Amino acid sequence: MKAALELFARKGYHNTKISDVVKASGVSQGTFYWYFESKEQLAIRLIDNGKAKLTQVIEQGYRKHAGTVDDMISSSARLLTDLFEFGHQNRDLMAFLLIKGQGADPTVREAVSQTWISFEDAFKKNVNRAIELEMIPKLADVALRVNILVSLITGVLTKWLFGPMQDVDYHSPYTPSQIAEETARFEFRGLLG
Amino acid sequence: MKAALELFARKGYHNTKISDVVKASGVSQGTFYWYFESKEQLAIRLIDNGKAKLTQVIEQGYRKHAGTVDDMISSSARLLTDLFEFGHQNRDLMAFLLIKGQGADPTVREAVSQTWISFEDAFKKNVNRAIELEMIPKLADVALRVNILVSLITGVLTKWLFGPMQDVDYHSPYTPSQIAEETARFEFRGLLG
Amino acid sequence: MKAALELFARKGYHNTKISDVVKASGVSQGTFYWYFESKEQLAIRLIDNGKAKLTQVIEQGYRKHAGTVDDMISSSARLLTDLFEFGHQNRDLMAFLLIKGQGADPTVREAVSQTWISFEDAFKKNVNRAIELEMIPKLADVALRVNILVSLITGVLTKWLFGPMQDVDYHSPYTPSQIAEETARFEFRGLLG
Amino acid sequence: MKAALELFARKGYHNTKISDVVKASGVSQGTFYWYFESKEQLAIRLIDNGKAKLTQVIEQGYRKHAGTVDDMISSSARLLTDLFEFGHQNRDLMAFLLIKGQGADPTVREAVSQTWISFEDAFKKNVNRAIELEMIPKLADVALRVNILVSLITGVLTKWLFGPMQDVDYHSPYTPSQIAEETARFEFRGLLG
DNA sequence: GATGAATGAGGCTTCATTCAT
DNA sequence: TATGAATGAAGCCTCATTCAT
Repeated sequence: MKAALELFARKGYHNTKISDVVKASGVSQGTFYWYFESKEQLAIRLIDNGKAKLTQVIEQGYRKHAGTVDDMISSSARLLTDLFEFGHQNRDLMAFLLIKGQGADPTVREAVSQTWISFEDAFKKNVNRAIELEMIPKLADVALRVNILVSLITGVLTKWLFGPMQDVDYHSPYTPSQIAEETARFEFRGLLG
Repeated sequence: MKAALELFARKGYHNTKISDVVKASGVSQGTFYWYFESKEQLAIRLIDNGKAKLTQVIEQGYRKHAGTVDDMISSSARLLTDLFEFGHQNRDLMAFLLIKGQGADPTVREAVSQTWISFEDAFKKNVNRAIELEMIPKLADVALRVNILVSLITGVLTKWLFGPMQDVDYHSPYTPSQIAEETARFEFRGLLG
Repeated sequence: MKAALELFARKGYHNTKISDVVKASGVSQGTFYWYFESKEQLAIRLIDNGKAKLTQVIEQGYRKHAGTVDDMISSSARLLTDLFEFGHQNRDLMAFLLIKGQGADPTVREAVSQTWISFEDAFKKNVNRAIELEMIPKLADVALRVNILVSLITGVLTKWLFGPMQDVDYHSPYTPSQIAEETARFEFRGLLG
Repeated sequence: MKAALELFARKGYHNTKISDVVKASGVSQGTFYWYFESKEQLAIRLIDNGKAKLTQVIEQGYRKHAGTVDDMISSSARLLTDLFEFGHQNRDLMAFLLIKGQGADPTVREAVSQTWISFEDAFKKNVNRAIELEMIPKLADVALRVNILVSLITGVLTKWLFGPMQDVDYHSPYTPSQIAEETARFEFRGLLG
């Protein structure tokens, strides 16, 4: 599993052969098919697994950090720090979800897309809750703002994790909290519009 | 090879067979290999072609719209409008560059990455010029800000063009100028941050 | 192994996986190989089993029904009725022996062929006995007549049991005795020829 | 094609590998897939081809031999002679249709069954025409009689062509016309009932 | 220049059989 | 005896590329 995810992340779905996966896992080709019904299902399990963990980060982050209006920016920054740290701990997963997944077959692509839809939904909940708590003002078009917000976040996350060359081994000079703070500034001001 | 680009955009690099390409182009398999030395080279030509046009948009936009400090936001918005409109006119190109390209082989992926590096460079020039002209204040870390800015822009562009399911046929309810203005608000305040 | 025979009958030898067989039998894969040394041997045991029962029908039928010349047709019809009833009670066996068995591997095919050779021998004995008893006249070429006779019987049996589409679940509109009588008419007149 | 049919006839569908077929045909594996979309389609083309030729024999035979009542038996015998000669000239086809075809996959099996349904239909037409011409009396149950008749004919054909061991290389001691005459005797008397 | 038939390496998957427990 | 995970040989098929015409 771990090995497979790393291969997908580095070489992409189509350039990862089942023979690569089993070699990296130290089992035989036949054994692979005892645990996974197909290459496609392997990818989907990997994705669904990751989706659960990723969504959890957003939701946990939210529950932990809800507070007064004054805490807003730092609260946002903390959530983003969590997210960026999660991304850093799960580079292979993020590389597959953010970059390589869309090169796969339709079923796999759909699973990737659904992951990001869940991600956006989780964020939308956060923003709506903040509005209810009057931490940020009522917005004319929440969906659009959240849309842009999530675009900003995934965009930054991708660049921070993988750099300009989309390299899985890239290491950004910025720490998670640095990038999170900087991003939160964009976010907060942008959200307040 | 419009047809090839469309196929790459819709089905991805590996799921596009050169037999599909020649069928869509109305030539024979043999003829294809007279014009292109390989599938890989076809993709790279397509990408390099697109890179030139894309960079031109940023540079033209910049030259056209530089002006007084007051014009800053609307100037930004106009550049983004140009960019979004270009993206809309060249959906297949953008789908390949933003989404599907990273699923291809290393050489092709590198060409895609280089495109976005050029894109970011062009933006960096714009921001530096704005600083020189004192349209925006000196920034502590231009590279980081521009990085985030470009992340924001490509993120929004992708979502606006292809929606949550990364669908080439998606059509956003927002016009280019609407989304550009909204994005510019994020951008400007973030940059000034 | 009722279950195995049913699978062989329905899906054929090669389309029956031993994993199917063990699933249908409620044992584990390993257990199967404790009882049977191979898939091939399973099939052969099934066939040999069936051969014994099938031959018995012919011989019993013969012994039971030998009688005076006047009884000849009805005696034949009774034997055929027995045979058709046996076939009906053992559809899976007959499907494997008559239809699916020849799609298997050489060793299995040979076992099937031997079954029908035994079958024909048993019939030949019947006819010779009838000649000895002067129930039917001396024939110029007993072997040929019996050959045709057996062809007729297996042909009718197959069609009656499995219909035009060779469907294991086919159910003929004719009763065993109806078809037996009709066949005996062909047989008797043909034999007397 | 020829080579493939021979392999199917001798080894059966599942024991004939595409690699065997291409070896026997002197082309590469890839070339096979230029001409046939799959192994299954190859078999089906072979079968449909054979069906056309086989049906033609019955229909030609019929047209050629229709005549007065007195010619009935010899007319039947001539048709059967044609059929047996055709079978002898096309042993591989007949082996696949009569014996090995039912060991294949469902789609292929269905094609085989359809062939014999066509065959029986062609015979039914012959019998009905003979009744119209008053060459044979009106029968109580034409379908049943024809059913038995066809069972008889395919049964004899199979045995004559391939012998007791279902061996493609078997050679019967009887000539086509000998076996045809003998069978016609069964047939005619049986039909007249 | 153009065609389309031919190639062959290599991928995914199946499944009878084995083996450690 | 019984289990079920593990194996690996081998099969079908794909597809980028080449080549004779």
